[in-house]
Amino acid sequence: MLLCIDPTDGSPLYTQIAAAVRRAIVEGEVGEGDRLPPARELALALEVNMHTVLRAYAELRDEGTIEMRRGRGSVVQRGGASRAGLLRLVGEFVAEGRRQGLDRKDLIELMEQEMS
Amino acid sequence: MLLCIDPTDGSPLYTQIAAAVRRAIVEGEVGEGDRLPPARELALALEVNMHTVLRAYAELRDEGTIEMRRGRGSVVQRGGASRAGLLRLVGEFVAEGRRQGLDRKDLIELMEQEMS
DNA sequence: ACCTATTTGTCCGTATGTATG
DNA sequence: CCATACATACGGACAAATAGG
Repeated sequence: MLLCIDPTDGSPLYTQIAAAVRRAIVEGEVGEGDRLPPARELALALEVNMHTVLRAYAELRDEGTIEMRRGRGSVVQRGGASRAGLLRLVGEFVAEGRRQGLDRKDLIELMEQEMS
Repeated sequence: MLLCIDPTDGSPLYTQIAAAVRRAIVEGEVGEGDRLPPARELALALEVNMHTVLRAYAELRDEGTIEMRRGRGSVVQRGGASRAGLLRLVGEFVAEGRRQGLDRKDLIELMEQEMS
């Protein structure tokens, strides 16, 4: 699993890490049931603190993409790839909308229109 | 401008054409202010009916991406690239959500959560 | 079945920058 | 301008799960 993050990017490190892991899951670099690298190990490779990686993992756990158990590691949930894919898309959409100065109401309206 | 459509794809041809044009605008193959190919010409190249192309163009006009004027052709609006980019993202998000069996409420909730 | 060492996430706090009043 | 609050990132100690002897 090859992850790229950019410390000068503006967005928080843990957000970038979560997004990078989502991408890796979507692309199939790690399959459902597979273990993610331990937080300490990934932190070492990315040159960030373990807790920063852990926070990214926690985000993925809260959204249902992975499961975390101490001593056992973090594994991709069943259906995690689909979930990660969807989360990635909504993230890109909202980010681009924000960049263009649209607010919540505008984005919801766009979506409603797209669904009709 | 190079467009690819697939008659066996399931989604309507005019939707595919609109998406392909959006992509071309986003990638910069046609810039803001540039003219799109006349509907007749594009229809010939894609081997579809002229009205199918026109329906795609109308969709782009309704969403504010292009402007259509009789006799003058269809030109990409100022800000059309941004708009097309956003529309493409929301389209992908909604399509993937649908594919996973989520309904309107689920998608809005996902979006709200992403924005908080 | 027992003990121990290792692995790995969890919980405590701290520092720093950034927005808010 | 100052104080306060909040978010981000870091550090150390802790506890559950696992593996080996």
